[in-house]
Amino acid sequence: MNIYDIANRANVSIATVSRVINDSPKVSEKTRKKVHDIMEELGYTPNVFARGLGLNTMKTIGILCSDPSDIYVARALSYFEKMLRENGYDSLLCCSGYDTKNLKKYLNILVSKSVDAVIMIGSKYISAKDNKNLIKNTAKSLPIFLINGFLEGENIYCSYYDDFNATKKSVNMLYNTGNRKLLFLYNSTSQSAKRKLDGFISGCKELKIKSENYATLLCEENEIESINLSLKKFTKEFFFPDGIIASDDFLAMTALKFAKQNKISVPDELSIIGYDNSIFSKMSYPELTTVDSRLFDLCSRSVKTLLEVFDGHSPENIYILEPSIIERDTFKSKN
Amino acid sequence: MNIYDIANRANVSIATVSRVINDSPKVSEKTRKKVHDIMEELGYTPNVFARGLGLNTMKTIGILCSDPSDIYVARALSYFEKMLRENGYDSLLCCSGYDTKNLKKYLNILVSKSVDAVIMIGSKYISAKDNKNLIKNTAKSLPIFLINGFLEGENIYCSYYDDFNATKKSVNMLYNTGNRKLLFLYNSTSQSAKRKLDGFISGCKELKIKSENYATLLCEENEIESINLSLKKFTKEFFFPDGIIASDDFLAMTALKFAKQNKISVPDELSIIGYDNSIFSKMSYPELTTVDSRLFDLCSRSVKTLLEVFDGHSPENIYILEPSIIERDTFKSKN
DNA sequence: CTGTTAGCGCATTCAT
DNA sequence: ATGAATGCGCTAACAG
Repeated sequence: MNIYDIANRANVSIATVSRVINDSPKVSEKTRKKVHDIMEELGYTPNVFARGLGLNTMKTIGILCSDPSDIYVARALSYFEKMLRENGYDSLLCCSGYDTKNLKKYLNILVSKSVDAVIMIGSKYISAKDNKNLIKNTAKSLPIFLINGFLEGENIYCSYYDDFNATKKSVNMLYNTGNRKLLFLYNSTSQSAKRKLDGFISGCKELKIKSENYATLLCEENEIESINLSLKKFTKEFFFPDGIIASDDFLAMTALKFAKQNKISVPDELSIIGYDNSIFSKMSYPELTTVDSRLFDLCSRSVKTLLEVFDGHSPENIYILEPSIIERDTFKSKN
Repeated sequence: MNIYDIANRANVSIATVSRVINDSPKVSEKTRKKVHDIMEELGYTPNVFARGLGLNTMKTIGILCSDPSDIYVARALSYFEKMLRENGYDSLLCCSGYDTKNLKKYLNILVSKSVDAVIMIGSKYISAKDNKNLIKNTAKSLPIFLINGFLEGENIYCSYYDDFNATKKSVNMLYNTGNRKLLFLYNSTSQSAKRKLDGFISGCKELKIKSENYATLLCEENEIESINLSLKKFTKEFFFPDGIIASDDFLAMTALKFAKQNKISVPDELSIIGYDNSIFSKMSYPELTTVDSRLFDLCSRSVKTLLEVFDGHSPENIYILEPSIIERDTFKSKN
């Protein structure tokens, strides 16, 4: 069934039917109703391909992410799909996995599908220089939205948190309440992780903490056993911290588990601060003190920007959010 | 740039270019190379809309789910996207939220986008009778794959676990090791939850457990505080269980937290068995004994079936998996 | 092996 | 306010 069938039944031309479909004002109320009724009766749906062919858009946004089973990505995905659909856009999902070398391949897939824009969740992609140029080039053909990543360029829109400052705040909070041996736990070399790392080091330096009393530990394999092993090794070779700052709640929770296994009481002997205010932070016992990364705000702001771009406006390219610390039960003053 | 431009530059007809694009064998090696080189040089990508218009397919699968921020859904989504892409299919994501009344709306969206098939993650949709007919009707225009749900019908393919049996096994395991006061904790009235519920009750009855010594508790609001409150109320009004079987790991973990808050030692005084073998089960301390619902197997089997359907074969409509219990640390014999 | 041509279903101009 | 005609870019049937 196509537009011709409807036109025949309604004794009008396909142009009129098309006008009805697209809510054109140049149709008499009477004709509009007649056509509408027949479309309803026959259960007619316009063919998206034909429409796409003419308009060269299918109102679809490509969402590029590493892996939706990561809870941070999953949450962002959930927000985006919902908000985009509310505005008439579909979401085409494209998962690259954790290897950032294939960015070109996945970006090409999305471009070749003629999506109207690409939203990239996660800052890991941007690290390599090749990828930076790749993104800039791709942005020539469609707008690109970076979630939690920074890259300057025409038609590129970024939004991210001030992770540097947030982590620095955490350091201060721990130090000012008497914690003296600090460990920063992180799991990737993404932009975001780097900002946190820098914030941690900068915070420690500003407080003039001696270098033997703070340390950073990279746990690249994001698995509980492997993280446990790293912690075991670290505490044996260096020191047992009384304050841990983690780059996400999963790490924080794993650290908490490690502490329990070693009969270290949290928060009495060890304070832990997570990051993201994810579901993990509320499931754990004791509940995690954590940085609220305001993911919803980040996503909704990005969608707003996207709609503005489509409306022909020129919104700001960069948007930075200020996170705040949520105090729960894994933090306690040692004073 | 279109197929004509390439044809001109290569001094061939558009038909030949089309053949090259589609890897037709009826092209001489020489011509193929010439055309390929020119496409490469000009960075030509075929227009998906035009192709879709002719073939009436865009090699896209619609994935319908409640909410990708649910970890079970997220994991399934991750598996599907990956396997589908490996076979040349894109994934169009469509999230309905937890209200199953809007199924029609979301199914319509997917159908109107001319997806090649719909994969429905979760059995919640199927409960209402209206929805059953809706699905059967929709299956007239494209194949539908039900993940963890059962519905008989032409062009409908289901795969799910034998939750009934798995839960029964859990009951037996608890009873046979001396646990005498059993509680089943569940959070929805989905098909899957019902199968578990039935398995629990059937297990208790077969063991001739007195009715005052087993109970079921529905926690509809899937939030920690609300579950805690339900547990508090239940234990006050009825009994404190020494064995809890939960319909998913989140509930199990919440029960564990509740026990800790009440100074009940797990597994000494209370055994807990979760469901799904999710990341939660390994994050918790002690780690959860849980039913492995073999989600990966379920998903990969479904994709296999999907590909068979597209190949014109007629695979079985129903596939049932047998789950197994993974013993970890929240279960201990009381003998 | 290669070229010609007829659709695929819709939006859109240009008439009327 | 409505209709006729054209083009969007590609695939496939047919002809050579």
